[in-house]
Amino acid sequence: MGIDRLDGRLLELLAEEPRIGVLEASRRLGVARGTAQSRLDRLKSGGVIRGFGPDVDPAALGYPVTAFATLEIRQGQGPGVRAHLAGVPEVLELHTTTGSGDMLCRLVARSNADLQRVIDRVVGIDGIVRASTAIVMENPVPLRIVPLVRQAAGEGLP
Amino acid sequence: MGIDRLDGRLLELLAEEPRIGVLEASRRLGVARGTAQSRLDRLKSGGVIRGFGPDVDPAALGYPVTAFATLEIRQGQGPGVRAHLAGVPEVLELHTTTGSGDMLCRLVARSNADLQRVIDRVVGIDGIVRASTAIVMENPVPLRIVPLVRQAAGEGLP
DNA sequence: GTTCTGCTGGTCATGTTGTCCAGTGAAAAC
DNA sequence: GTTTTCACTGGACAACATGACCAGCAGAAC
Repeated sequence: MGIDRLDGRLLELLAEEPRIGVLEASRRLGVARGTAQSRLDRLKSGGVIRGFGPDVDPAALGYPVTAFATLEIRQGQGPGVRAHLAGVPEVLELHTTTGSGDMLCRLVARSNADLQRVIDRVVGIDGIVRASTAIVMENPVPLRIVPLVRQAAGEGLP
Repeated sequence: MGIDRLDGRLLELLAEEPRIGVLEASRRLGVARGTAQSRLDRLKSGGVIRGFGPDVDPAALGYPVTAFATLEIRQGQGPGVRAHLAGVPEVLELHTTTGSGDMLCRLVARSNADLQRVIDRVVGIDGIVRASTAIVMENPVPLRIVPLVRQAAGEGLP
């Protein structure tokens, strides 16, 4: 579904100050509350907004180390590996990607030493042929959506 | 900061049904509202909960293609490249990683064809020596936090 | 010209929030 | 062993936000 400038501004507002709620958002956007309400409903039912889950910081939970692991999978072992990785709490995210049947996963750990334990657990299944890990040092651009929303909303400008 | 089982269950509840609010959460947890309130305040001020931003689906915005690009950076060009990538809306996330001064970024695009445009824009700066891209096909484990929360909360069990 | 569609500005009952408070129990400090 | 400290309970309160309405109005589409 496409979004217009009003949707875009609403999303920006909610992204920057999630606490404000529909009423305050409508005030800031200069529209009636019903309008903001129906726009928000449309964004939710249209799947643009999946939800308002809490944004949890793994570092504050005691897992300050993040890493990305690229996994090479043996032919046909994909499903087993997926299930295995889904069972590891430190695997925050898993993608299958183009290339030689590869997967990319995001890991966290309590320390660099602990990362070894996590990796051992990750690769502790037969289907994985090879794993290469890159430890994250800095995160100059944390996961963000506003610039994309702005671009999506501003296409078809006058 | 550490979290105990009550914090953990509170986080789980909020992660699974963000709409419920403090009052309903306290009811389900079987504790007084004040308790849930103060736990939530502590989690927020302790940085465990960064916020409650809307979870926006890039696909629903018209960007169904996700890719990860590994970038090799020329010595000393890091800051310039960071700034360049921060200016590209389709770059949702950027990490600097161990390895030969590399970076890893998450990209989205309108189509596989459009991805070419995005990549051209990403690598359209001098500091990048080489880029290799992996297109995401499936996402068996979407970004998740509950299993980790459960583990963090359950350490020191009786 | 008529029909749609979306926005406005308004109402209403209901539920939630933030912020208090005094009382209680249990663990920690002395 | 006694005192202090702390977190939780259960209750209260005013202020506010929410979801659900509605009639009226404007511009766009037909």
